[in-house]
Amino acid sequence: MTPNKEDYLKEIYKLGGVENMVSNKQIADVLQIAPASVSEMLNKLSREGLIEYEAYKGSRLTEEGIKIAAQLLRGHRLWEVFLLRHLGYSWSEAHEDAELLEHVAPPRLTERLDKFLNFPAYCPHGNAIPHSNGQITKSSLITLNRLKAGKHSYIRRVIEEKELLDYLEALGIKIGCSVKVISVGAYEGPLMLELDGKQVQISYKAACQVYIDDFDGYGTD
Amino acid sequence: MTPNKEDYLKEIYKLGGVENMVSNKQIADVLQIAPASVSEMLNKLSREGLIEYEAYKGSRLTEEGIKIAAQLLRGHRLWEVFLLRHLGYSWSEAHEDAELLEHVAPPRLTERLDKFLNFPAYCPHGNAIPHSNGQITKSSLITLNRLKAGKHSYIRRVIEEKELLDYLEALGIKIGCSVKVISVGAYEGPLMLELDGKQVQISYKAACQVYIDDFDGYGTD
DNA sequence: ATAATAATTTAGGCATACCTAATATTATTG
DNA sequence: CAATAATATTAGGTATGCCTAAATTATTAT
Repeated sequence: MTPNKEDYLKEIYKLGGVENMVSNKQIADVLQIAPASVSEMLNKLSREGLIEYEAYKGSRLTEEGIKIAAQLLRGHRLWEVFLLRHLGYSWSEAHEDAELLEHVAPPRLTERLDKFLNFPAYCPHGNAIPHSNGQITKSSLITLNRLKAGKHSYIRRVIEEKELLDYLEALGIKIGCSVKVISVGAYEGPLMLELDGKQVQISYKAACQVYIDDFDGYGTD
Repeated sequence: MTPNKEDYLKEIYKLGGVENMVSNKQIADVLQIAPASVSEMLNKLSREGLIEYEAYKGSRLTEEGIKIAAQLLRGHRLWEVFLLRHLGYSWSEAHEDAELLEHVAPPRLTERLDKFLNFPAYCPHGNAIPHSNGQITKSSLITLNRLKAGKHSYIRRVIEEKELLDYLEALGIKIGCSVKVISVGAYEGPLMLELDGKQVQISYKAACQVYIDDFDGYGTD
């Protein structure tokens, strides 16, 4: 294993490669690597038994690949908890530095960190932390942009992307916050929210990357 | 910078490359790398202005090289403090995992970790932790094997080497312990010590890698 | 002082993981 | 159902950092 291969497995996992086929383009985009290099690496990972890969069809993780990816995500999210809780990191900083730490922390370190943190269930951005056996809690959330005006819910998860995190943190959005939609701008205009009592405006694009409880059963869509 | 180059700089530093010329063989031995590869890498580091290197003569760190090496040592030792103090690591485990963490922790992480740990002056093995400006506290200690029978001192530092650390920890040797030499075996035989009251036998080889206060002014030798 | 030994360098190779350019396959759409 | 666009692959090349074997330089000992 190398940090590079680990990144491939982790991204395939995040792109849904546990159940579905993931296209090379998706991987190339998210890892910022030339498509040709992706093909090459996928062949290696396939030979190592970490993914099922069929040329031109895409790839999906094997059991072994899932295990490794889940361990990485576990380390990443535990480090985020540590950095935020004990070192005073911001959302985006924690994500950045956890990206580095996840690749070097051996299992014993991850396990001891987990204990030190008192076995947190979620990372600071609201993602479930996989258990050491790879199991992960699934939740059915919807994106904030789908909440109708007048409706109410709670912030549960945000996508981990530097610019978004800085934007959301500046707005005062936190995991667990109560939100009520006051108004929705037309043509993907901004949403006006009541966030823990205070009024806040959020862009439509950002609202698409913030997840909330699905009280009204909108379901996946 | 890469982890590989960092290891070269760090080891040159530890081998005295701040003041003296360090031979390629020393580096090859400690890094477990073929001498030919060492020559090659030293040329690169020299071209990058991190060491002064003259073929067949050896190498010495430049100001820039010293700065990087000190930062690495700083990170290494701070991580050791964290791993021991908060995650329940043993001496040797802490050294091993700090070896990995030091290469990925960016400056902001090191600084915040330092603060979290309340600015420790020494690592758990008794090595001074360089300050963020690269400055380091020097102390004049002597090795335990040079303490005469009947004489008394305090444990201040131990060499960071896995097998030694496990051996010393099993004996109950800790930084700050009081030691009195009861008897010294002939022909580099074991020393009998009184360690914080308890009697303990330590091999001569190990005693050479344990540093104590120099109350009787034996000086460097 | 010269022979033997030790340390170092040069030369030629290998694996990883990336790249660009050219080619091939699959999907879309008029 | 072609033609075009999008996606993926192959071929050939680069840089890093390691290796072994052979040649060179330095040190030590007779």
